Amino acid sequence: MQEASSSSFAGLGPDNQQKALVARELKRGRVTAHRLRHILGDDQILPAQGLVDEILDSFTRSISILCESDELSQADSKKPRKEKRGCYKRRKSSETWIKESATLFDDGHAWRKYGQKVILNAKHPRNYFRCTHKFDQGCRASKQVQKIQDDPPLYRTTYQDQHTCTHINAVFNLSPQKDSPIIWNFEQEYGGEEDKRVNIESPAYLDGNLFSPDVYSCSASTHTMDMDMYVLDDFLDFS
DNA sequence: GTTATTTGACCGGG
DNA sequence: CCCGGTCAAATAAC
Repeated sequence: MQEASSSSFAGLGPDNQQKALVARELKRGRVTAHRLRHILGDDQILPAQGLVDEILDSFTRSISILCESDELSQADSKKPRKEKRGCYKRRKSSETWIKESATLFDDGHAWRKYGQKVILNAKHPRNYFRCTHKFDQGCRASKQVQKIQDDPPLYRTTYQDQHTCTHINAVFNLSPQKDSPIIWNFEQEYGGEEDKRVNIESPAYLDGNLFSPDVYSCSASTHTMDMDMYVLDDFLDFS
């Protein structure tokens, strides 16, 4: 259900191949609408922004409807839906971009941590986050955060897929209690007794332009950019 | 009570 | 079979 990529249509009959084509076109429309949305900016003033949001929502809903019907027809055919833990479709390579920064920063989106892995030959574990609105709005955005250097500290955040959710509250910090302050707890397995969690109050909340536009011009590729505008001092205390 | 995080299990690509 | 990405039960936080 989470899978909207063409991979979920692989190996299906001609009927479903047509579905795959429709899905691909819908996704293309959604990506284009998303780019337009970011050209318009985050000011919440222009009526055009509301219209683009509606178009985005329409695309997202259409895609999920298409995928749901596909799932149902698959379930009907043969395979009993696996109910085992950890059963999932691995997403194909998708739009990905990397930010590196000396401090962890708040990008204005609501994230939910869903995993942490020790990575081979890496000193620090990788942390996995998905958009809070993955299920209520079908937003496929996710990110991985990993400390890649100790002295001076350096963090690498790998983003995957654009947000298709509306996140006005996150950007303008209007949420009563849920999204702010954000608390992340990294590497607690190395920790001792003391609580290492630190609150972040993000200055980026007040900055509507959280990302430079060129970030959104990339497609199905990976590139890096510097992160020096969002500074949060003494974010974490690693020992 | 609800919602978020932790953490070992599980899956699948290489 | 190994590694890394994801799931989901248990647990913590609210």
